[in-house]
Amino acid sequence: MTEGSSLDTQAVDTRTRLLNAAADLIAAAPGEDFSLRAVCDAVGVKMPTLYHFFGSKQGLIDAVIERGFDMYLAEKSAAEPSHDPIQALRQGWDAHVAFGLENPGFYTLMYGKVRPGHSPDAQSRPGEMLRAVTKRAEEEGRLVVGYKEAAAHIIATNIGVTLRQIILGEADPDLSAHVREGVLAAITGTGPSGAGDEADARLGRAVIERAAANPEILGETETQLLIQWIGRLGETTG
Amino acid sequence: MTEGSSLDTQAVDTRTRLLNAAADLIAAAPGEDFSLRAVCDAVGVKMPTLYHFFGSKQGLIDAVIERGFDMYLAEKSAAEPSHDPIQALRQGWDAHVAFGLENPGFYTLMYGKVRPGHSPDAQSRPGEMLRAVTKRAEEEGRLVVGYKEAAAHIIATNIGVTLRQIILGEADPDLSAHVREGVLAAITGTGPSGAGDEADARLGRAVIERAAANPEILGETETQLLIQWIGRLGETTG
DNA sequence: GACGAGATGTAGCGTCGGTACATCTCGCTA
DNA sequence: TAGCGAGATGTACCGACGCTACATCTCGTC
Repeated sequence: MTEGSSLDTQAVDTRTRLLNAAADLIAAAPGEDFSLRAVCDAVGVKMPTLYHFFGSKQGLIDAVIERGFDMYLAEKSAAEPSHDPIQALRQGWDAHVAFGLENPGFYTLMYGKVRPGHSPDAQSRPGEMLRAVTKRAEEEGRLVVGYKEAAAHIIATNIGVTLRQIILGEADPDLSAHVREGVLAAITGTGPSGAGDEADARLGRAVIERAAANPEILGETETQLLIQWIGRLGETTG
Repeated sequence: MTEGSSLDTQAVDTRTRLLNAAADLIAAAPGEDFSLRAVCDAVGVKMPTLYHFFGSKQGLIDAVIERGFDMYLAEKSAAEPSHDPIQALRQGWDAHVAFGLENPGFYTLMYGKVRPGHSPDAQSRPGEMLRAVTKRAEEEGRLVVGYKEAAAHIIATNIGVTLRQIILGEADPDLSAHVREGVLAAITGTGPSGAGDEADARLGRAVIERAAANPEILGETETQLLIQWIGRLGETTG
């Protein structure tokens, strides 16, 4: 592979350049339509060439969307996910919002397009990744709803929060974080975090009492460790 | 009012018929674009007439959106709201989703259009109505967040859930209700209700969530162990 | 009965997405 | 090495689009 066949290189090149040009135009005017002729002009090629590679405008858009999801998943898998599934959901949420705010053009194509009954196929990829995480959470007994329901809950709200910020044209980290914690609380059955540290401390005491009353469940030393750890969790609360 | 002036009647008539035709076309193909010529043909009029009344395609769309919000608010104010503000929020949420599912064409124009930095002016009307309700809730001491934050939280998630159902092409009442209650719990600070063993199990979950969200307090391995142990405590509960 | 303003039609502009068809450029094979 | 075939690209065009300059028509008004 010192050179690569000139034919292939050229072919891929033109296609890629068209894709890049389309992506640039979309990124330059998020939410607006773009002209195929503008794409062709940017590459210095005529329309039949574009149609040769992409078949239709929708074909080009689909390719751009595919690339958008590639970028998204690349960013996402760059940071390795937490072992803890709920924490992983937290990271996934923030990564989703961040990607949307950084690439509103791509994002609105990927998630903002309203064509009832048909959402981009590529959406299924991150969707399945999400369901894999919620399934893990379910297997660890962290959910109070089915993992599919949890994933649907997360997707709807995560997209809603992201689109809202794009439409309003301003990032609102507090809104995102607040909704995120509300969602996680809803699917894990925990009360809203930050609602009351005292309440949480009391919850810890209930666990301690149960463990202390039944030391045979965990064993003596483990029970003591557990009590100790919960104490430390409580201390660093405020 | 036996006849009305022929001038006014005719003028309003043509304008209204154009508006109706546009609304019909939009409703017939939600999310799709529509042609001004099709609107004119449906009314039996030429394009300059349409431009005389609406100035531009966007002008016609804006008029349709305005009418959409009129329909929405009419439906909403038909059912008198509960005087309990939280219950009123619940009703408002369901009315919002119902309107979106019944009028996906209007709805996507009203809330699905992504043009960063500019959302339809008419959106401010229901937005202010919502803020009035959350403000009342705040005054009654029902909220754990500011009324504006609560309203923003509700808007983002309510739109998100509605658009999601429209895009997927299927109503999912459970999703809507679940998200709704999660949102209300988040802004009111109330935890999920429950009693008996389930409630106890949730106590453990609160500790788990705190530990998982702050793995640096105990360290990664200890956190995992803690989660595991609490799980075992829960299993032998009943 | 003439005037003026609003409503409507005629005809056309430039651009759009899309395509039939010819041409060009290669690698491959006889 | 000559020529074939397939992919890549250009030429020229189509119908439909949003939009508009301009003329015409229809009124109520004075």
